[in-house]
Amino acid sequence: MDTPQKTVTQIETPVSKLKVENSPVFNYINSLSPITTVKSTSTAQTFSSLTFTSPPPVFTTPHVVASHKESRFRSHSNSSDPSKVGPEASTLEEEEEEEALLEKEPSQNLKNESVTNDGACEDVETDLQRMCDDNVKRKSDTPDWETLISNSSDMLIYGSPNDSEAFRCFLQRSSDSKTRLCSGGSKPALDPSVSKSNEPESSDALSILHRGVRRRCLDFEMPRCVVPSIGLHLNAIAMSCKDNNVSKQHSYTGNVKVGLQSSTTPALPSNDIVRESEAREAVEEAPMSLALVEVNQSSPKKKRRKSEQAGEGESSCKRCNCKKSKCLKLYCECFAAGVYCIEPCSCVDCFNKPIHEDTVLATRKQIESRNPLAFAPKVIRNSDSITEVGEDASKTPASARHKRGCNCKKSNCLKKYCECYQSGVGCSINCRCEGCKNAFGRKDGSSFAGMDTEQDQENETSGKSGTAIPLPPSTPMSLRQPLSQLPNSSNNMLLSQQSQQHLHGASGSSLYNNSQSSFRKQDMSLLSHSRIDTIAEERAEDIEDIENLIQSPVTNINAVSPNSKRVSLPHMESTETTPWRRNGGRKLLLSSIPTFPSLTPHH
DNA sequence: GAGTTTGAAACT
DNA sequence: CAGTTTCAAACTC
Repeated sequence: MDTPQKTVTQIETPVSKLKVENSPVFNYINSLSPITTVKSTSTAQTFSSLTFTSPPPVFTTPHVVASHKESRFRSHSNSSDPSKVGPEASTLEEEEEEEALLEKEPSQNLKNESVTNDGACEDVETDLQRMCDDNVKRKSDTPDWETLISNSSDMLIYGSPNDSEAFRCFLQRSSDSKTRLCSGGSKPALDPSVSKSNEPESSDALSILHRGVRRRCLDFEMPRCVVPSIGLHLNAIAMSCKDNNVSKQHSYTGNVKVGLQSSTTPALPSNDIVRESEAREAVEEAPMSLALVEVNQSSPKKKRRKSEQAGEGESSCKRCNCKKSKCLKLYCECFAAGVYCIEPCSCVDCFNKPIHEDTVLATRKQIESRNPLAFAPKVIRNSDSITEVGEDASKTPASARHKRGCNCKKSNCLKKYCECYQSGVGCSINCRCEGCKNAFGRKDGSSFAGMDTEQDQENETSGKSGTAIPLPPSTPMSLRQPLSQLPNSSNNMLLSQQSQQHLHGASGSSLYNNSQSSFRKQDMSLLSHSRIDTIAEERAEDIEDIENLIQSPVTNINAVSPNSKRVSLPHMESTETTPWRRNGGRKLLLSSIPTFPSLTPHH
């Protein structure tokens, strides 16, 4: 992974060729301002990368707004420098137009998003990534992870009820990462007066800020930094996506925090679960304090149903109802998700609480000793799915697969009993299911064949009373969204555009599932998260091992899937053959990884 | 809301 | 590794 320092080196090399820029003063300024630096870098190169990279299918989705927003930033990035040369100049006019639009659009776009209800998670990822990029490019500014975490509050903005203000706020911060005009923490957008007071007085000023953002989004040929939300914490991100369906205005705050806090930290402390819990409580409390108070007053089932009906699924509002497991086994959804049980849970004799931290951690260790990936996300999503399967991608979450596969006997993988179905992914060769009719993709791969199979599924499922089987998400966008949020029968149709990380991701994903998030580090984290509680010193070794695993030829077994359509390798001939892209396909191998000895902690 | 079904997790 | 039991979620009535 490219460290910020590395980036600095790359960037500054061409800069130093210029006379003026050799001066100490310039260098100093340069070191302070990533904007200036980037501006002077090999823009032509950057541009070529941007220009000739074919837009992913995502642009065809209804969520084009967000994508376009980003692409616009890219465009701006290139043209922000007056000294630009070549093709960049051609975009000047466009830039002017877009800039004008940009000044008006944020709220509008966000409004659209809130209406379509499908892009929120995507946006979070996109923004997250953008911030990651920013973070990388910001190099010496704040090269620590804390910055990224703090930046997460920026993302929250997009889910705030005050989107336009928030957007501006974000821009402000982007333009000046040091002064942090909107350093109001995680809820800058909630207080319009605050952001207004910091807001530039004219749209010109705002425009300048926009430029700041653009500049910092320049180097797209660089491997994008790891997008957080991995492993356990995929859940968090995925949650955020789901929560989004319900109450977008407040769900980001905590959820994103969870995802970032945990996954952006290279080495999680042993008591990470505590933080998760705190974050989670923040997630839970914020909404409740706002509006959802009634949740606490309902029965568990009601709660669950309510949340499901609201489209949350196994969201941050995940509540268990354990009676005998003490919430210390994987039966417990909370425990399995790596979070503490909280008040809304209806568990009995619950030990999955901060006061029993030791017990929880010990149990986790024990479980992990049995299965190192016990707490890893069950569904592995290939973030390359957007581009890798081309047209097929528009029909199914092709690359996402359940890690271990299901073992369904009677449900035909058509009910949420089936983990694959529940996660919104098709069954795979790993599944031992019988009579698989998974609407997201059958074990034999038949459901990916095309129309007739879809019709087939429709016929098969439509006859069943009470169980509305959703067709596989129909847009590529869904590939990027957490499919784990399974379509409830009540809102199946709405799901066609929703869902991510995904996860990818938890996500998971989540988050995680963004096509540009597949940096190897992510894979590493994905794997290593299963042992988050292991000693810190082991971590480095573990990660190394895992990295080796990932690099090992054995990992290519993911390409051996009988269903080549589903588990296709990344397009190596693609113009984007950056490492992070290649790694996208590796995620698929998780299913085989547990058998590798190197995953066991070194004792 | 109670009862049943289901399949993952845990156990032997 | 296979078979069985336990468990809690999903589902049905």
